Parts: sequence; structure tokens; C-alpha cells
Amino acid sequence: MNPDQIMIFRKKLREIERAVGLGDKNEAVCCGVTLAQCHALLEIGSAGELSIKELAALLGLDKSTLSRTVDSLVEGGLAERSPGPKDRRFISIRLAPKGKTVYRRIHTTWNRICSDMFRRIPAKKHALIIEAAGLIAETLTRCTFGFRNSTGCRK
Amino acid sequence: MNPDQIMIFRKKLREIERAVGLGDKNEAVCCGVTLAQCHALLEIGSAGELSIKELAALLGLDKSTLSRTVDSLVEGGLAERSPGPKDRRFISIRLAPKGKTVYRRIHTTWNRICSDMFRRIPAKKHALIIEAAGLIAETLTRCTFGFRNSTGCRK
DNA sequence: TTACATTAGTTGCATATAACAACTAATATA
DNA sequence: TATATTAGTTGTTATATGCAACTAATGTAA
Repeated sequence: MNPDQIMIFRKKLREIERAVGLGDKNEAVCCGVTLAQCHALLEIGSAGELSIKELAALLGLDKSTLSRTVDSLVEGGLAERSPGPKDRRFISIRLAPKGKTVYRRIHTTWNRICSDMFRRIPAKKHALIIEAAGLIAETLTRCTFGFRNSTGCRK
Repeated sequence: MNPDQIMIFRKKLREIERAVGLGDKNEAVCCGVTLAQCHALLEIGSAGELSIKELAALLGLDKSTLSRTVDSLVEGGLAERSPGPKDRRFISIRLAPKGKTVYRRIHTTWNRICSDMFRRIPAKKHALIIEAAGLIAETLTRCTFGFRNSTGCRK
């Protein structure tokens, strides 16, 4: 692959990252939650029910960070903690009704943004975009996955 | 566009965001700079020379935040401040030699990551990916751009 | 069964990130 | 010249995050 094309691709990647970040930030602000809360809320809603450890792993953050983020969600009435029924070390986290409302709202808005996006692009290109997004997501994740849970540094 | 396909696309988008974030974070840690410093450093290196205001606009952050980030880059010997030659209100920021080294290293690593990515994907798909990345970046940016410099809320 | 190891979660502490408001210095304009 | 505007800095505050030390619960081995 031509180095120039790689540079162009990376530039596009950064633009996508920026655009997604802007959308996330906006949704978080609009729903009265912070970005960290928003990301945790989406993962909890998607999983239905999970532990702090699982949540931390999904987001690639420390369990202490998530412990506190969940604190704030619970205080805000968005999530609920309940002791694990079998193993009492585990705590089961799920969305409270208010959290589910915010969860749905974030998805609705993001669906609207993406629908807008597809409407601006000729229909014949849609399949191409879906396929490319899948290829990029899957392959890029594998190419950076080694960094997960480590700095990836070869010191 | 089919709602199911939009959900799939959004999932891919989040995976891409996560992968890019992981790569950024790793690069920053490896080069001994923080994420905020890393982003500022890339913009300064790319522009060659710019002001605090321009830098803040490029990153979508407050000028006070960038004033402090540049402080830390200067303290670390990565960037240099020089008074604007014509208008002394403007301060010209550019990379110091050490900053250029880090800048090149970050680009080299990201180019390697993306090369790896393309190597894992059949050559006949490469053009498709470049085209789709361009379409997504350009169109998605327009669909979220309204949020820039505002919460985008209709309260 | 008891002692030790492991695991999940919480808390203390340090640092990074970021916005807003108030301020200073320089420049532009009426 | 007096006032307004602009770029940048600093004070203050809030959020975000990781590491280390800790507690409580569970598993394991002597």
C-alpha cells in the first residue's frame, strides 16, 4: 500500500474519531450525564447486567475508575447496584428506569445522525460503507489490541 | 437505510473509535507524553507554526486549556514559544527538535499500524476502504459539526 | 478445618484534563 | 486619545483516571 494513501487514510480516521467524539459529547451533555457516565451507561444498557470488573474490561479502564463512575450513576438514579446472588463478591449493575430512558435517547439521536449521514450519500455506496466499516473495525482492533491492558511499549 | 444496518454501522464506528483511542494512548505513553500533549503535538507538527487560539480551534478546546498544555510541552523541551513577529498579541508555537522526534515517532508507528491493517485485507478491497473512509469522515463531520462550540442542545 | 491465596470491589492519593471567569498586554477603531 | 477588541494567562472548580492499599468473600491446600 502506497505511503501517501496510508497518510490520507489516517487523516480520515482522525476526522472520524473527532466527529464521533463530538456526537458523543453532545449527547452526554444533552442528557445531563458526563462522557464517562455516558460510556458506562451504554455498556450497562447493552449488557443488561454486569459487574464492575466486566464493565472496566469493556471500557479498557481501571476497576476503581468504574467503581466511582457507577457511584455517580447510582446517585443520579440512572443505575442500580445489587449484590451478586451467588457470589457476594460480585455486584450486579443494571440500568434504573431513568437510565433506560437516557440509554434510548442516546441511541435514538445517534441513529438519527447516522441516518442523516447515509441520506447524504448515494444509496449505491451504502453497502460499500458498511463493508468497509466492518473491515476497518475488525482489522484495526486486531492491530491495536496488543496495547490493551498494557502500554504496549517495548522499553 | 435499514435501521438494523444503521445499528451495525454504529457498532463498527464505536469499535473504530476504541481502536484509534487505544493506539493514541499507547503512542502517547510510549513517547512519555500525555494524551493531551500528544494531540497538541500532532497539530503543532502538522501546522509547522501556529497560535494558541488556532491550536484550541483545531482541537475544539478552550484556549486556557491549550495555554497550559503548551506550558507543559515547553517545560518538557518539546515545543517552543516565540513572540509573534508582527502582532505581539500572538505567540508563535512550534516544535523543538525533541518534539519533532516524538512527532515522527508517532507517525511512524501509526503508519505501521495502518500498513499492518491493509496487509490483512485483500488488496482489491483497499480502494473501497479509502473511498468509504473519506465518505464517512466528510459526511459524519457535517452531521455532527453543528455541535461544535456548543452543546447542540435544543433545551 | 484452618491457614493462605485469590478475587471483586472500595477508598486514599496524586495527576491530568477541561471549562469559565477575571485579568493583562497589545492592537484596532471611533 | 479614549474605547473596544483580541490573544494569552491565571485562579478556581469539576471531572477523569490510575496505582496502591485496603476489606470482604471465596477458593485451595496442608
